[in-house]
Amino acid sequence: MRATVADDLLGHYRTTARRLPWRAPPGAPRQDPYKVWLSEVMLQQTTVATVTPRFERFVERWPTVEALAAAPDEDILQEWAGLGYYARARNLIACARAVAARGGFPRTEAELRALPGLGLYTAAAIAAIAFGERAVVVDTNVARVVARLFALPGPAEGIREKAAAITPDAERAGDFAQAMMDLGATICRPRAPRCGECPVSAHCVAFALGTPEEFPARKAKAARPHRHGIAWWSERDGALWLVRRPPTGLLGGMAALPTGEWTDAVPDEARRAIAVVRHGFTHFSLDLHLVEADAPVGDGWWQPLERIDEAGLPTLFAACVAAVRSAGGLLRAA
DNA sequence: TAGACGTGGTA
DNA sequence: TTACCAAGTCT
Repeated sequence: MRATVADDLLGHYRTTARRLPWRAPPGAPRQDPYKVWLSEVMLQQTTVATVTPRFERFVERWPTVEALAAAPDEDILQEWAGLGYYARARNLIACARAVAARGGFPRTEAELRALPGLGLYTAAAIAAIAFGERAVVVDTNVARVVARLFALPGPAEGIREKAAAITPDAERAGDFAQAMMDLGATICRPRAPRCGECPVSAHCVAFALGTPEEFPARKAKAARPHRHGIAWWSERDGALWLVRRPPTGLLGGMAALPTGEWTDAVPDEARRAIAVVRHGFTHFSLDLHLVEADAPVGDGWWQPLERIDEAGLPTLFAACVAAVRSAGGLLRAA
């Protein structure tokens, strides 16, 4: 009988290095659902290199979901600062408390899917990897591998159905998911795939066609506008005035400098800027003009500048502090 | 359903 | 420097 995609892929996977160092080896007993959940949420749209040290710090500080659920919001948001997509951190808090309240993680994909921050991908990944369910795990890696294996024009048509068709039994579903993602990240890459090293090239229609890179079709990206904004710099006795941003929206719930609206035109106050920070978001780029304020703006607190790293500033505002520092401005007591 | 939602690394 | 991309989710 002809070997399946899963047979060939898992045969290869047992002999190669895994990308997630904290995961148990193939065929190992079930993994800690807390660690699978935490790392999968962190890995949403975020690279393994970025996540690895952050994941280790989180687990060290909060070894169980009960410990995380008991932590103050601000501590968790501070630990998340710099990781981006802060709705994940807000959902992480809500999810941890829901799980602790019900006495542990649910064990099925359907129940996991109902928890905050767990979408189609993450619920399936936890069900397969932590609980040995035959869940169909489709992330961007798997979608690309499947699109090439079956030469699907994509980006979406038929991917899930084909992924379901090649997903093996429950016993191997978790290893298969991780092997597919590792394959997509290291061999079946978006550009310049290494088909010569691919354990499933014999199954691959796109490889047979000689045009693997054509699959899946890319979709056009919307243009990214450029905006301007003011951030207020207020300093007193070696402390900087910070506020907490509204709970939803951009950088929601995070510590920040007080800001105004983002606008297309350069605001008048920008003429008094002591520094300008240029920052790129997913859907727009921003010039943030730092202006000294005579009095504190909004409800907030004085954060001692020697402990500014404890505030948990997102990268945008950490860059503001660095910009003023390098401009030799203010920061008299730092 | 398409846009909102961060950040850092690579080519 | 710009463009693309990363173990997606929510509305």
